[in-house]
Amino acid sequence: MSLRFALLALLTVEPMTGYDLAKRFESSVAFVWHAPDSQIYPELRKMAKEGLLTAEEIPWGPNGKKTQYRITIEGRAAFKQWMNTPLEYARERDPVHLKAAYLEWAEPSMAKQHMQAHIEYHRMRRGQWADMIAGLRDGTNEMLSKRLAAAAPQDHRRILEYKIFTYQGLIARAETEIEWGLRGLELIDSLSNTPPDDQPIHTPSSA
Amino acid sequence: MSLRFALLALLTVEPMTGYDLAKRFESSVAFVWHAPDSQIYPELRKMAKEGLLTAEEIPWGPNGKKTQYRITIEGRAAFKQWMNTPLEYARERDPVHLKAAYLEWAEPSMAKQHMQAHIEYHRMRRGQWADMIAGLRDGTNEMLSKRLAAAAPQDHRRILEYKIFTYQGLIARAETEIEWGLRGLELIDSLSNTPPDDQPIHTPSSA
DNA sequence: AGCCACTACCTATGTTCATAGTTAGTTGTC
DNA sequence: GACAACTAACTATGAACATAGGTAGTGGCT
Repeated sequence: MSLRFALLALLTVEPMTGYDLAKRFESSVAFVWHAPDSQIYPELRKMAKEGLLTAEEIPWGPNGKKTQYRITIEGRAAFKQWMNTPLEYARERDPVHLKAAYLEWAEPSMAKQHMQAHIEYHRMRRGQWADMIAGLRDGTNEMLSKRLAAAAPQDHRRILEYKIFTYQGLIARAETEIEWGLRGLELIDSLSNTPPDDQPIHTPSSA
Repeated sequence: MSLRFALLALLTVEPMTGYDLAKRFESSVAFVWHAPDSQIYPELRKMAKEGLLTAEEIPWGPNGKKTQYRITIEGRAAFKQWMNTPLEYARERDPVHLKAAYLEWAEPSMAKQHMQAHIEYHRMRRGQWADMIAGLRDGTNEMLSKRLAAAAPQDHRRILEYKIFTYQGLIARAETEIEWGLRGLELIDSLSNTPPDDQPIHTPSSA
């Protein structure tokens, strides 16, 4: 249900083709939202039929053409309305923590590998998001520049700050995951290094 | 794909009916994994056909009967194998941060409501998970007691510690979200209280 | 005896999403 | 002019999941 609003969000900047949008969902916006083109094209047609977008065939080279989608006033209204609607939180479904809960079933070396992969994954994301913030701050981010150019000056600060705030939240989340992963590595070591015999249960007095 | 392993994880404790499993996915385990019964029953039949489980019809009252599923050796092997396989991380799809990035489109009062809801949601979860840890620690948790009773004594510590570790990670995550939400509230206030006129863009020197 | 909450199980429908293709035109280059 | 890389768009299939129903038996209470 959120895909269409992610599309609307991008189309508030400028009209785009399905291909343009798909590319953004693969690269720049990919670390916040992802969607394959096979989902995007049908959704755009549906949204055009509902009046949220207008589709315009524009020429492309001598024989080709492409469809550019432009957000309508109704589209903007729908986006605004979604922005003013509280979202219901999806039920939990978390493979990482499901696995972590039963780590006693994995080989200690494999358990450590899980944690290592978790740490690396979130370090990578933290880096990506830090780059995003840098791009927002130094004016390198194209989408932001275009968005600001089309917005009233008194809104510029809001627009920038909320985007930075979003990525800061994602960085904070990644850092929590990294710390948890590091604690996991220590735990696995402490549980496999010590001989199991003299490990009393539920008695924190020894150690 | 993970549903069957969540089911196997629960069935390593004791044989259960589909109804039992569905109940657990609605209550005790619900804050880590959720699945509706309409998904569970077909999956159990599929798993039985694949040899991961055996289905046993047991009487229930004078005329009734119920199907109890028991994990097989192959089922245990499959679970162990999954536990020793690195999991691939799903592509990002995060409605909360999608919304946060475009908060300039929402009324300030609504933006604050979003953040408030986020904070409350994660406070609730933090509480639930803290209760889970308490239950694990004081022996109140039935599933854990049964699991320990069926396990070798030298494994008891691992089994307990990994479960606590998992919930600690979820608590840490919730706390990060709460902090982010609180910072969001402050940000919204600071952006709507100050007059927009004397708010220069990209010049951190004034302030 | 009637009623209700619960246990147990099943089915149908629609959406979202991943995966993996296909077709066709464009642009640049060797 | 052959080729590759890219742009543009579409289709098919199946898994996962949400939602919303239905049927039937049980146990307990009044």
